[in-house]
Amino acid sequence: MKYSKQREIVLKALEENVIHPTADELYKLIIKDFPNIGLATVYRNLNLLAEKGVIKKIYGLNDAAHFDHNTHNHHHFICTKCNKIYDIPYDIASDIADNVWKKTGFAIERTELSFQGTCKNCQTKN
Amino acid sequence: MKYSKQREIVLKALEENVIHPTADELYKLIIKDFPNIGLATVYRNLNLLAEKGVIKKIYGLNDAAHFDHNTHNHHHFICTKCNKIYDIPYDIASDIADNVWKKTGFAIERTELSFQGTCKNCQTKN
DNA sequence: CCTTAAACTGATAATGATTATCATTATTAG
DNA sequence: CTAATAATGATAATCATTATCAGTTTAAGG
Repeated sequence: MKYSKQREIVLKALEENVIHPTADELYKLIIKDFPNIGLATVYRNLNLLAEKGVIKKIYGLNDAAHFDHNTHNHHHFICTKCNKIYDIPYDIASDIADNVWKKTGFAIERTELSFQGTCKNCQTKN
Repeated sequence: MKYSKQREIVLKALEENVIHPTADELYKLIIKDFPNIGLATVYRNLNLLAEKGVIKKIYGLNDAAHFDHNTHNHHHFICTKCNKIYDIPYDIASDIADNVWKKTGFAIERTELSFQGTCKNCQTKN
């Protein structure tokens, strides 16, 4: 991975953001200061940085992927109306829905807990 | 919601499937027996049935949405290589990653726990 | 058993997010 | 300074999904 000015810009823009922007949202913010950056570059660098573990890609609803500069263990609450993503502290995960309601006031309509990795089939195949 | 032959076909096809098919995968299975069904009809009915709680829509990776006829509380393991979705029993959720590894042999690379619903902003706006 | 409104269908166009392509430019090790 | 490699910006291509719309099916009331 070689240094690039654009990657630095993308990372900094994400770090300055409290919300969890999509690639396109971040692009629209960045072009205000750097009108020459390309949309594909923003996508490329966000995915690259997520691959390297510098940032985190959030797979929420199936519309657009969101990105998070906070790589520490924590959960997310996704509003099904406005699509905003809120942070949920990690230690809340024990009595899931009830606890979230009591501690945050978020009315949970759906809880998605999914694990991703390499299954046994694919582990042996490689 | 009115009865429709096509919806019955879609539901039955999903119920007969152990895998967690995408709309397109299910469509390709169904047209073998019912060549006249439309792709949009499969999408429509899967989303409608998921809305009504008859089946469950799985938001995993950000490619295509998967569907599950099992609406009981359980989790999923998504293989990042073959994209297959496996069931994980519900009572496993306490000591998340470690327990899954010990009980199933799945090597977890990413755990996604996300809650969806209506946030406070949107609750008051409506 | 009719009639009619509402729901549903299949075909296809449109949309929206993301990736692929490719000629050009920037970075970096020696 | 130079060559090899990675990165860029513009844009075309892809892929999943939704919107549209004219025609068909369903169901409830007379």
